[in-house]
Amino acid sequence: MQTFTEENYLKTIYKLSEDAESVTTNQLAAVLHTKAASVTDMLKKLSEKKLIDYIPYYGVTLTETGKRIAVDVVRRHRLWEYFLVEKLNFKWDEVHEMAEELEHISSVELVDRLDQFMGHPAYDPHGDPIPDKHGRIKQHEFKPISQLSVDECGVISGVREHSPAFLQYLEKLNLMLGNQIRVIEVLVYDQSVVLTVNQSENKISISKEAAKNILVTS
Amino acid sequence: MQTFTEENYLKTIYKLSEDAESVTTNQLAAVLHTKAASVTDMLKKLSEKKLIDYIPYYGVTLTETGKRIAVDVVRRHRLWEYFLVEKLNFKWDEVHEMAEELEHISSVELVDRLDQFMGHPAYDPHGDPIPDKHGRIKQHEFKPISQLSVDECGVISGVREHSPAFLQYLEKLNLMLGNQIRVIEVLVYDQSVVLTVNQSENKISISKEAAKNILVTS
DNA sequence: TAAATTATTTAGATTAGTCTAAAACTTAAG
DNA sequence: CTTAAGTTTTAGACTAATCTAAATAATTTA
Ligand SMILES: [Mn+2]
Ligand SMILES: [Mn+2]
Ligand SMILES: [Mn+2]
Ligand SMILES: [Mn+2]
Repeated sequence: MQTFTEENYLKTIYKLSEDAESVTTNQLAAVLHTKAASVTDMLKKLSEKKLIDYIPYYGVTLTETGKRIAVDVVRRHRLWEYFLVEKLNFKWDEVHEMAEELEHISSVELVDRLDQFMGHPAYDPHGDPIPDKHGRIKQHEFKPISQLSVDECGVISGVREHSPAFLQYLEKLNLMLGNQIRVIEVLVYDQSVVLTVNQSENKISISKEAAKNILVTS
Repeated sequence: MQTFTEENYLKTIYKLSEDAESVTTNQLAAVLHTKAASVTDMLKKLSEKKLIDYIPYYGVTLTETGKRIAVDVVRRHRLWEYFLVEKLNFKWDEVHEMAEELEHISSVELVDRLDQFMGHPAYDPHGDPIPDKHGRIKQHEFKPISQLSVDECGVISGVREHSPAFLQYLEKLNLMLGNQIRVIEVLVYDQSVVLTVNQSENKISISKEAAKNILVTS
């Protein structure tokens, strides 16, 4: 059994591991809004419990056990987000903080029933895959809009940035999950992208940064 | 903002206050599965925060602020229990422990939406009233079966004991909420009660203790 | 009403998680 | 290869919640 805090560390190590081989103390301190010294203490503890492999000064990776726990936390987080949006009608920019609390509710049976109640959803409101009860994850082949060429189309299927501000911005531009976009032009000087949504004539322009953070499938 | 632990103390003081004017240190220690010394420490802290009126050696009562917080915790507990039974199809003896965790999820908006999603239920799966968002509580005029005379009828509307064992026992005898019972006989030597359920010819017998813990309305 | 019993509080420790400041280590530059 | 800069760990302290044992207050009993 893990504490609330241990689960948050494991989840964060898991997410940071997607970008890099191993995760550093400072990275964790930044994401978890804590100090490097506190992180070191926790890493020792998680290492004692065999949930991570920790080499002082060199970083940390999850053990199989640690990874399984992390994936379960992610599963709960995403299932609750789906619930909040689909059943309680919250908007996609409103659910993250609530899910940060709900993900630590421990009952396995509760999560399974919730999953069943909602018909075993495969993706959360931000397009992130929901691991199944065995920890298996279905991986999309996502591509950021920034990698599309002119005239290429794609269906918006995920986001790389989850801040309410960014999500609200997307909503305002009608860049919501499931909508089809077509790249009209990529400006040379700043790589901003001009595109249309759902065959509309209305052209919208988004920055290179935004284009990197919107994921499409073809 | 209160911690998980503070909320549990306030809720317990609130519940124990229904039976007695003021609540003692040992009562709290027993219900919260902790030691009297720990209770004293927490009472000092809650008193500092003006959530309780605490007279050392003489006991404790809730302030208006403390009571409001306690009622909100109770509201969340009962709403989640209702959700678990009505939406996720748990049985009434399975939901208490999960609700003990869920009741501490802090979002007010979440609870209000949940309430709305379920159509503002008035009673939880055990017949206990669910306070509304303003802290108002609709009070039944309940009566234990032990107070009925021979031939009197009543509709089962609540229970005074919430242990899974007791709830499962009631289920086995078909003594569920909403069912009508009629008292056939009260045995003189041990005050056990013989009764019928929903006009059935089948007579069942329950102990005096059980009869005290089943509440009916007429 | 004095003694015995019971209830409650105080004293002093412990554990989880956190912090600041200082020391130790790694890496990058010159 | 040595120094400077940046990163990480260690040392020591703090808070919240808990505990055991001892002291004290309240209540019951004789
Ligand atoms: Mn989220
Ligand atoms: Mn999400
Ligand atoms: Mn309950
Ligand atoms: Mn209940």
